[in-house]
Amino acid sequence: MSETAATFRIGELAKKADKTVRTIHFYEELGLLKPASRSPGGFRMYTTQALDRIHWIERLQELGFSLTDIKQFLADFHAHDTGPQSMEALKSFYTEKLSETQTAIERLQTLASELTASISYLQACSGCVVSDPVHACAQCDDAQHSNSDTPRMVATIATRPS
Amino acid sequence: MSETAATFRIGELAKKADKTVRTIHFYEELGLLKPASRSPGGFRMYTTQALDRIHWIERLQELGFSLTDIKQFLADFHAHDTGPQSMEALKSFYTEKLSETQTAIERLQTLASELTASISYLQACSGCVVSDPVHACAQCDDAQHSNSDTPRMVATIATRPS
DNA sequence: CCAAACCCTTACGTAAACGTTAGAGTATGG
DNA sequence: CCATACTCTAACGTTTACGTAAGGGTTTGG
Repeated sequence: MSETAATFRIGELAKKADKTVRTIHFYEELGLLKPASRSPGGFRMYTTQALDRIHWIERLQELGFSLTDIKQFLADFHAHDTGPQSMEALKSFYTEKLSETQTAIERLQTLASELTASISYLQACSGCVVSDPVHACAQCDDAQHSNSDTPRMVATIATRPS
Repeated sequence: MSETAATFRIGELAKKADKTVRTIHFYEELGLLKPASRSPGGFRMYTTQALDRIHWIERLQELGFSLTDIKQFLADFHAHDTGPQSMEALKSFYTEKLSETQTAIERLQTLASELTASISYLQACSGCVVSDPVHACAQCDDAQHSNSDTPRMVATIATRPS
């Protein structure tokens, strides 16, 4: 039932994974990925599992893990000697990141709304034809900027010199 | 109406901004922040505007800007000679980041739901008392893992060796 | 058998955002 | 006036995630 897995060399793996050869070497240096075997001549040979592993690493990186974090986790994972224990490790690893991810999302949402507010405030500046030549828009007539007060992200930068 | 602004030295600014002195020096090297003046002896003197500036920088960093991005923006901002033009620059700067931020949020949300799925899948592993000692949980009876298929983020790692 | 095209290991280089001395001057309470 | 605490400039160190040679072997098409 199990096909003799096709193996390929690092260049092909790199292409499939859209990484450089150097990156794959580097992952191996960190202990994140090992070739399934070596060719007689010493070439690294991989199966599609390596590809999965790389995708997994990518995901974790997107979640904000450093490669060293990942290395650390793999060590922990293999330190246990029963499947359930390892799975428990994986679960708590993910659980922690999940909460971090959620607070990251909230933070970004806050920032996004600050940006939105700033942008709509600045919208009024387009029509703000001040004769005063240099950097004067921060003091546009309040009439133009009907909305109450200047968003922090605008006020700060508009503040005179650096 | 305008009080003669109180000034303070770099150590105090650092404390107020919760940054190190070195960081503030560094921002100055990059042209992101200049002291309002110097003491007779050569000490940098700041006003609260510097504090605002630092907070602004912090926000932009949280949005994923590099300090060099910020430096670049400040250059652009001051390159224009009318207020409205500068404000326009600020607006497009923010507008671009807003869309990046929104896609970042979506990406994180996707990842978060993958994590959630993985975690709930792994939940079942706790009760998965396999006698096979090492790393066996990936092959738990499907009975235990009632949900359809294994989340990618579990399947990959559970896959035999590294 | 030969030349491309790949791959190997070793090792130094890079960018970002500061950290960390080092040696010397400045500010301030007593 | 003096001891401390701060600050100055200059410059090298640090971490992360690779990039970029250098000087070789290895595979493979012809």
